[in-house]
Amino acid sequence: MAVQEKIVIQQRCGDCLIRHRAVCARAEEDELLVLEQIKYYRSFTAGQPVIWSGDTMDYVASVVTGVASLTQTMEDGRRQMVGLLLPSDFVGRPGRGRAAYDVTAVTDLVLCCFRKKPFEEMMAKTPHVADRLLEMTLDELDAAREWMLLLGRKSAREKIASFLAVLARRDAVLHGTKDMIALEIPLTREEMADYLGLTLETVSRQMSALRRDGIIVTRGKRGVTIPDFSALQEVAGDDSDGDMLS
Amino acid sequence: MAVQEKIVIQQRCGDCLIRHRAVCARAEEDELLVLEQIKYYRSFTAGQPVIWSGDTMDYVASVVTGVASLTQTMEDGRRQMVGLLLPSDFVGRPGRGRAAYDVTAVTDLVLCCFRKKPFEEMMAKTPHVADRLLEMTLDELDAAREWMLLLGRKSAREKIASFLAVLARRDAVLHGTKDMIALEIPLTREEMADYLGLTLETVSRQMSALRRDGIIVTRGKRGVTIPDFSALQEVAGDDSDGDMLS
DNA sequence: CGACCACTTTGATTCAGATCAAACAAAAAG
DNA sequence: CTTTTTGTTTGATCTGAATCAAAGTGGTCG
Repeated sequence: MAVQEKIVIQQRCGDCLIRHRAVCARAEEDELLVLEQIKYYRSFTAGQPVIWSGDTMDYVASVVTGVASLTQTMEDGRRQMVGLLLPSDFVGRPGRGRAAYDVTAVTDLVLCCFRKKPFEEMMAKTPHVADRLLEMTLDELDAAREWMLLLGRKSAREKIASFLAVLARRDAVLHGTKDMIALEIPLTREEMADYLGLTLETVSRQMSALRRDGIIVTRGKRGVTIPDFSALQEVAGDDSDGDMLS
Repeated sequence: MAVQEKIVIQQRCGDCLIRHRAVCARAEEDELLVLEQIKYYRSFTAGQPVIWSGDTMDYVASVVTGVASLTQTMEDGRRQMVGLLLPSDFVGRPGRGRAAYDVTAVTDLVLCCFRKKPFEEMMAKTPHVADRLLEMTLDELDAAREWMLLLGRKSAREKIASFLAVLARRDAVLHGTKDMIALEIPLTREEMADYLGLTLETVSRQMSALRRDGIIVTRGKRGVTIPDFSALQEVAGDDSDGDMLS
């Protein structure tokens, strides 16, 4: 199957779905005009590589739709996913010419790419983009550290429950209600294993165990319903009160 | 033994040891004058807590001398260190009122603290501090992701070797030479275990095994000499060529 | 100097998750 | 409609690190 990458043109940043969450969230009208000049869309089909670690990268980007993964690979093939990129998340690092990780389209994916040079010039001239990027990077750092606790100290069962809780929390923001959350896992069992520091067999077994215990209900391979979110949190070993740090 | 915290006064940022690496690295003379107005030093003795997760924090800080740890703790007591803070590293998050992690003085420690409110005002007014903070945060994020690979996929032996290689690389920068690196581990076996996602017994066993295999030579509990750095890297499972990403 | 305390090492055993292996399910290809 | 292919589940066994337990080391303080 020939995997075809498409270049899509879109002009109006003002109507963009991720306008208020992405790196451009705080850009003024005149800054948006500059961004519109230097941006272009790229689409990828599920499974397609976006870039390999070490490749030169002459753009940075925002995820518009779909999910991408950041993965590190050791010489002998062991893999660890170090980030899941969702709509509005940022790809690449200003001031660096090469990719530090493998980036892969996990689902069909659309990126809003900015040519690196002019993007960096804009960052130097006005603070709004750099400010937002700092905020997003600090959030990513917190997420990475939460994941370090998961990888270093949680059991397989807790890891799976934590992962599902993260997905559920995100979907709850989108759908409002807190009970009877239904979601679609965007990853295969193998990708979940790479994210959670497990093998795919262990992931499968623990999913089955959570189903047996009534913590989750499954529909097909990817559909999951959570009848009681607090029960899931309990299994995840999370600090019960998921209070916001302001 | 009464643990005494001292407040030390120092005025001249220009002479500061970490002047060129810390968050103030790119501050202009006039910005330094502002920082001098809002800063104060605090000293901690080894083992003393700096702040607990959830506590209100009305300052941010740079590590001047010594080593501090960032640690996450689960209700049942499982602990994961999520960062080691060395001189010039930054503590706290602008725009957030509460600490997200336990911060502890691992060795005797001196912090250069900035009152949060005026620090944030300075960040809003001039770009140099915010720019440097973004750069440092991106570096921290890369380090966190390297650690995710270690925690998720490396064996106990590889974890220990990787940890020693990180320490050695840092000391090599300070001491120049690349062979016959001698270093002092700033952590106890238990703290190493918390950092590496292991138990203290496993840390001890693997240290003994590396000594038996001639990869390291130990002096007392904390002294380590590395006769052949590339052999250590081999054991660490690191990508052989530790090339810099520019 | 000797007792105590904090930390480290080593040994014996257990167990959670990895590995090896085989079916099973559903979608895509022929 | 059958055959592949790709992903998933389940079973049997193995193993690396955790756990439980006991000495060993060295520094500090009375």
